Amino acid sequence: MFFSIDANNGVAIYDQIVRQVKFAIAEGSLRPGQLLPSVRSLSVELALNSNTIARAYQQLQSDGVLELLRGRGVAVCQGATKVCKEARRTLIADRLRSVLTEALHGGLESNEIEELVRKQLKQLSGTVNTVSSSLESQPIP
Amino acid sequence: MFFSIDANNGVAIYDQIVRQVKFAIAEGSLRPGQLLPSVRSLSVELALNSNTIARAYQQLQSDGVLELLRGRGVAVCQGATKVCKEARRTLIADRLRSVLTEALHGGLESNEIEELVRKQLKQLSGTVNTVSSSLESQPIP
Amino acid sequence: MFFSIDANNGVAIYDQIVRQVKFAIAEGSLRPGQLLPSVRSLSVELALNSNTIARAYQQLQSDGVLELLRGRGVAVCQGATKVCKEARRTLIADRLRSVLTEALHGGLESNEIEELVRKQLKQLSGTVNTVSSSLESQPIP
Amino acid sequence: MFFSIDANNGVAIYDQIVRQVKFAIAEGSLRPGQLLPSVRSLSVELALNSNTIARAYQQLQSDGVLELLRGRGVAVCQGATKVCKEARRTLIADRLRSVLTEALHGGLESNEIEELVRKQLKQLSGTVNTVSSSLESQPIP
DNA sequence: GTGGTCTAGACCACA
DNA sequence: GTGGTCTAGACCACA
Repeated sequence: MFFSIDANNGVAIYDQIVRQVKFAIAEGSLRPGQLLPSVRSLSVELALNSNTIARAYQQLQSDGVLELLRGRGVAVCQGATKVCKEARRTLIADRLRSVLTEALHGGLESNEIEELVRKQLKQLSGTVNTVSSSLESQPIP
Repeated sequence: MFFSIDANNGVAIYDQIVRQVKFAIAEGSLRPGQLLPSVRSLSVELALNSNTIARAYQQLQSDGVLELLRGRGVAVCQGATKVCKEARRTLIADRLRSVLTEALHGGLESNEIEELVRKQLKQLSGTVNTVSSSLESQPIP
Repeated sequence: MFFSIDANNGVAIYDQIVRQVKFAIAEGSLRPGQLLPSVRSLSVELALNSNTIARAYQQLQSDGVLELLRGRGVAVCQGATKVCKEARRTLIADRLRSVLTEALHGGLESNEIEELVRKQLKQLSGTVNTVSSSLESQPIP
Repeated sequence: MFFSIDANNGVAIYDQIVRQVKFAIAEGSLRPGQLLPSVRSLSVELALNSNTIARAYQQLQSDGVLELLRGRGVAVCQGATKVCKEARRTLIADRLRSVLTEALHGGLESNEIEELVRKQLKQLSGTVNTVSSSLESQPIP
């Protein structure tokens, strides 16, 4: 499954969905015009309340990334890919900066931190599922 | 000042205090036996409600890092230095893993991420205040 | 085309249709006995789901403005012209009152509001298509 | 009481609150730094669910009009007065344009409409309570 | 006490 | 079927 939600990582669930949708658009696994999974189906798939999904979709609409097709669902806007590519870098950079600041402040050396990053990236690149699944089955309307 | 609190980085404020106390102990800028600032004085210094400070100190006690010296305040436990050195790496590594996972999941390449980390570390090492202050003025009782 | 639907003006689409049919009757561009476009054709013309059109026609029937001619379609009732002339003023006045109330409540002065109305009427009178089209092509049966 | 909510006027309740808060700031009856009524107290006063109030306050935060004072409530931002004065005109003008368009489209003459506006303004100016009440009792923190 | 988030469940307009 | 709004009620962090 495409979304991976962690209820206890300090990021609100609806915001994790917002971020991951933007990432999927940035990656190109969600393309302009494409319909997102319906609020109801995604709420079942992720075992979340549908209000939580609806809130994420609404945020994405007000961010100009999704548009409402009345009665049909919610689709990726034209031009969203570029917007999301830029947003992705900022979203990641902000969280990264926060962790790195804490690490330096906590007395770790830049070398140690870089080493830790390299080690983790190596471990994780094997693990991370870089291909979407549930989204690829969505037809372009 | 030693503590640096960011209300919007996703980590609860009381937890930021918990983490930063552990880091200070790991670094040696807080040593076993040393008294921490009183709940009251720290709440003033950080402009936070004293409940928030008290909650952090309580967490640190239940983590076996601080002990209550009745009538005198709260002090670093014997053996806390070793515990905190180990904890520090884990605390940082866990947050780091969360961000790196999101970045990889979001479609950024390992190269890009490492580059971003290097750039940010360079920027931040100039900024981060690696010397504690308020804590060094605490006498060892 | 006669109908002009705005999905985002706070009035439900089916209600916009109800209102605009009444206006057309009040104006005389739709006369007693005249058949309305079929649900199907109007839904195509307005790019709306036929349920939406059907709901509007049903409302108009229960308002005593349209009547069902079985097998032939839906036609303007006898006496509807007078009814709609009276209804038109009320329908407009009610929406107008709502906006003016909000404006006064919001602290705008009567002068400012009148000025705004004059300016907008001037702009709009050039724009608004006061001639019906799709409806005039309907023969009186 | 300051807020006047109409559940059936086509504008969502949370949006009516958003608009009326902006109007109050534009008018100067809510000033920068001033605390708004708490979510809970306003939900009681207006007999609405607290989520509805919270949603409005959140919208106002993301509009840059209110700011969160953690644990204390939500206050008017510095600079909000100017922003809201501009917003007010646009918010009213948009609704007004929609009604005037409908009126012209419905076959009313500009003269008739202006006359109707004058008559309603006259009626309403007597009625509308231009002085806030519940808000004036809020202390500036 | 304050607001933020989430769940469960209802009703609505629209397709 | 689709999303939007609202209610009732819970738990959390913070003051």
